[in-house]
Amino acid sequence: MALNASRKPVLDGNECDMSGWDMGNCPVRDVLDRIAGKWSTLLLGALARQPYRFGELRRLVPDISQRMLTQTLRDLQRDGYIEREVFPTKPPSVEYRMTDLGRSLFEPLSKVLLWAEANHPSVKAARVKYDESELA
Amino acid sequence: MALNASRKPVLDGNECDMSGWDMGNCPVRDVLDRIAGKWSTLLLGALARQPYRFGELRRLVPDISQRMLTQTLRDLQRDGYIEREVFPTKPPSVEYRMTDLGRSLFEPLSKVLLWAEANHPSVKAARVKYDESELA
DNA sequence: AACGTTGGTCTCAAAAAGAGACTAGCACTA
DNA sequence: TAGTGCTAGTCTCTTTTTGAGACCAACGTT
Repeated sequence: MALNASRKPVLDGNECDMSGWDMGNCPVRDVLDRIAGKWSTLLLGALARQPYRFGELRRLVPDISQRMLTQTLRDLQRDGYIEREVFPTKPPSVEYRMTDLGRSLFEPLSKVLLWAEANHPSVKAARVKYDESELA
Repeated sequence: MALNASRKPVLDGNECDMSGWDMGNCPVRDVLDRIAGKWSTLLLGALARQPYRFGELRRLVPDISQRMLTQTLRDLQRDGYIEREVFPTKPPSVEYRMTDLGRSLFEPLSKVLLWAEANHPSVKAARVKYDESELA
């Protein structure tokens, strides 16, 4: 069992300890599994800017299927991040807007999005390097 | 086309603007689609604490299949967040540890994890409320 | 009368994920 | 010496998730 002893903690401890988390059944997973989807963050990012209607979102995110758009919006609504309002126009229109809870979530989440934007080159470079070494 | 005029921006603008993002093909999606998986954040959270070996990670995250553990670790390695080292022990052992890029990502990401932990009750409450209203 | 627009649902095919058997080489044990 | 377990995976099969696209009803426009 005695492995190599180079097991110094990566974080300082004041950052985010996370020890004592039951990986198998923890609240973090319960929350994160919902917003971890391919489309969730994208839709949250859009609705963080302003409210949008169903069709507008579909045009805004061109390669999402109506099926997944409906489903993701419902999931986000169920978890309380967005709310849905129907307007009795001639063909009824539906508007989605962010809730306070959603805005509260998007505050830290947007930091990750900004990180992704800033560090995209590093990630791409890492991929190239990995693929080259695998090619051998 | 003239929709309801209640379109005030949700964020102040100094927070995270995100306008001008091409939703269809943007670097943010390219990066995020990889770490958005069900297991990625979990493994990053574990490896942020300390290096782990394959079997240790499997025991740490009890309900991940070996198949997905292998695959997720390789994806994280390919994007440069973790690195893999093989030790020539009798049965060869493999250690995974976080890179500087991974630590850099985990800094904002951990904030989201902390948010999830803190706001789990609100999310659960929202779900109950939604399910009750749907039941009607 | 034909067509577009609204926000979806339904069905079927494709992709992804989960479950579990299987591998090889060495150590320990009976 | 044969049996068992450990290592880090891979392979196959089944189930779940996702994607593509047709379809809906009512109204407005052409």
